[in-house]
Amino acid sequence: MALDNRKKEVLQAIVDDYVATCEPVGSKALIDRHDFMVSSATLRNDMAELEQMGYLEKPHTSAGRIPSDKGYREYVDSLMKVDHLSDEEGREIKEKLSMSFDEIAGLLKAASSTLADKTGYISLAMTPKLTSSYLTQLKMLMIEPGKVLVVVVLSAGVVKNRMVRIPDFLTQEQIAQISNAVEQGLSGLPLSEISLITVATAAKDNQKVELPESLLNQVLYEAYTAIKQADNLDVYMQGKHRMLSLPEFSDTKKAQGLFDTLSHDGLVAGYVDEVTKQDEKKEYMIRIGQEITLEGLDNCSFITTTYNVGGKVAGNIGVIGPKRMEYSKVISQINFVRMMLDEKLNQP
Amino acid sequence: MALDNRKKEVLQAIVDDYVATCEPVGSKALIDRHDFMVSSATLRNDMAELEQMGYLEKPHTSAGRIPSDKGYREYVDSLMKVDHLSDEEGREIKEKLSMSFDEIAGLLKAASSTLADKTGYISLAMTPKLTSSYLTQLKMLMIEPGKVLVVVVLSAGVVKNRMVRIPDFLTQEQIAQISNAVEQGLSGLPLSEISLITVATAAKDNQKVELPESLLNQVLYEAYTAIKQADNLDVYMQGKHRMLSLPEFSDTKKAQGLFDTLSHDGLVAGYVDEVTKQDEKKEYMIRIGQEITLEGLDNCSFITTTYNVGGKVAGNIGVIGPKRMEYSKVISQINFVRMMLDEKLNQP
DNA sequence: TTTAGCACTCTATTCTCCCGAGTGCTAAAC
DNA sequence: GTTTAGCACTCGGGAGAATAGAGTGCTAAA
Repeated sequence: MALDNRKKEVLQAIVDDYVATCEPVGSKALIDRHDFMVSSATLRNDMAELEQMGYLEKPHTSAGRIPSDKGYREYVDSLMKVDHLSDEEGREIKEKLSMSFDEIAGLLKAASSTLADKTGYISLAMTPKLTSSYLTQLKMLMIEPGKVLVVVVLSAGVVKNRMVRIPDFLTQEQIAQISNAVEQGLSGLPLSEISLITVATAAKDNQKVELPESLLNQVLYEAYTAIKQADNLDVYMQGKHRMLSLPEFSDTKKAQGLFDTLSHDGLVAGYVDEVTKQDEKKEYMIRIGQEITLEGLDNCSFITTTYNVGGKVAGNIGVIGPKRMEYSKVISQINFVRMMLDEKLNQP
Repeated sequence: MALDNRKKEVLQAIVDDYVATCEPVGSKALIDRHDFMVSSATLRNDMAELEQMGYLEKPHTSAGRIPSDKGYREYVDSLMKVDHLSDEEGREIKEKLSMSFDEIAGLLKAASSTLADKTGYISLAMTPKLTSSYLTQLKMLMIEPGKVLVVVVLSAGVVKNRMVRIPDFLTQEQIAQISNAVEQGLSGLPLSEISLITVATAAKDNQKVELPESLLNQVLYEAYTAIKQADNLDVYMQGKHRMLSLPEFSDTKKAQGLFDTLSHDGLVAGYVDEVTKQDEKKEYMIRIGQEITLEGLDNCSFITTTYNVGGKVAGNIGVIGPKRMEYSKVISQINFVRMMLDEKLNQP
């Protein structure tokens, strides 16, 4: 049984109203706020049918209706009109992002804070998935005798440093030679193919200075762990505190469940990854309420999208808010931020 | 009127009980849980006096007493015994910190997460105050034509990178020469004395390649902003979500006020700075309830301490918890973490 | 100075009652 | 067949009222 036109309008109106007020919507209120050319009784019949079909639910007998997960799903899939961002808002976002520098971490931080501010919900930004990226540079800078800073630059534009200790009689020149050798041998190689052995081979093939084997190995080991560590995903999340002012989280237990889960970056990152795989090729991914397999997020909706670096490697940005979210607004915002990121990260 | 011995014991017992239960403590309960050799009526008299002196307060007439800010203050200043960390716990903390590398950002992140885990409250770790630190290294690495990574290393061990754009016909060699020139000219100079002018002079004095003035200036400007940006304070804060499970924050409004303030890193950092100045030379600083001038923290206590880098530059770590905090435990934990940081940051 | 005894106070809980918004159903109207 | 008016019914939530119980402060005696 398909939805006829009026039922669609009714569902849409109920979602809109509920999003605005967070109160169950009754047939009377619906008539008052919208220009349906029928009576409340007719709407009641429609609402009863919508409920039977699973699009609406009742908190209790004598309350109005609220959208079910399925109702929201129908809404985002075919009812809502994604509006364009106002020029004003676009300009503001642009401005906030352009203040940030081009290093990817800084950009993501800025993107996350912009999204949190603009949507009023929780924002998320993750560094690109690095499995398919490769090493472009490896530098070792002697900070003081015995202390070396390893700077790893990956093709995705990710930069990581790690301070390591080495025997303190090694000179800057020796260190530089080793790192140059490793860089030459490894640059262009996918991270997944870099192992302690490839590092060692690279060094020994390209190296000119003579160093005792064990000493060399020690330095190489540090270089290797630095490279491996650059593989870690960074997750930027902001705006959590704003959820507390929403009525759906006025019960501390609910907020606690949400925050507990969100405090585990890895869980969230993993979930985003999963969703991205499922909805490959979509412009944006939406998960609503129970569809989200993370604990404590069953009152939330999760919108994510993918940005690209160099046309290949991709990371995600997203927004977590209440199910009762201003979907079309958030979608247009998140899309705009993604466009800006793509632009900045793929500048010639 | 000074506190006689029994009154001290009573106050101490009340703080202990209240910390444990978060329920107002009555004379009967006090007798039950502690070995006072007097009757409840006697304690009632003592409690009435303690209240008059401002150490205790009553939520309402027929409830027990809870410690006032002044009561907690007396408790931490002279009543509580700071217990030593168990070997077990010390070992655990050591282990968590030793897994982290030696770069200061990583260490602080680890310190903050350790403190949050161990105390169960909110932890805080801030990078060293950099005004008195100086530049030790400046490297510019060409990532691709037109894109250069500027790595700034400061004496406090702080490392920052910034990606900048330059005209894309400049070569790695030219860039390296410029950055070497700047580094030579500026290393050892306090950050506060570095300006666009000193950068330019340094470059021109030490530089060997010839470059058109305007081109050179463009590169120098980027180097300068990268150096200046390294000056930013980083704040690591963890464990906020745990506060929601405490009865004092079961009211969402309270939690909201707290989180709103904590979401402004700068505010918190500024306050820590202020407290540190006030209590200079103390091993740790405590601020209780209304003593804290940050909005929304009037139900909290704030314990901070100072770690050192190179005997001079100092940063802070701290814990924010409910007034009803296990002071002695937290103090011993925070002190231990500080010791570990000092040790790691000042290793020869 | 301490203690026992007791009247008093105040909160938190529970129960009941009642209002009103909203529903579903029926029967009539279109 | 669809829409509408009318009406009885349901249920949550708020307002009192009653009650229990923990704790106090005071008085008078030890």
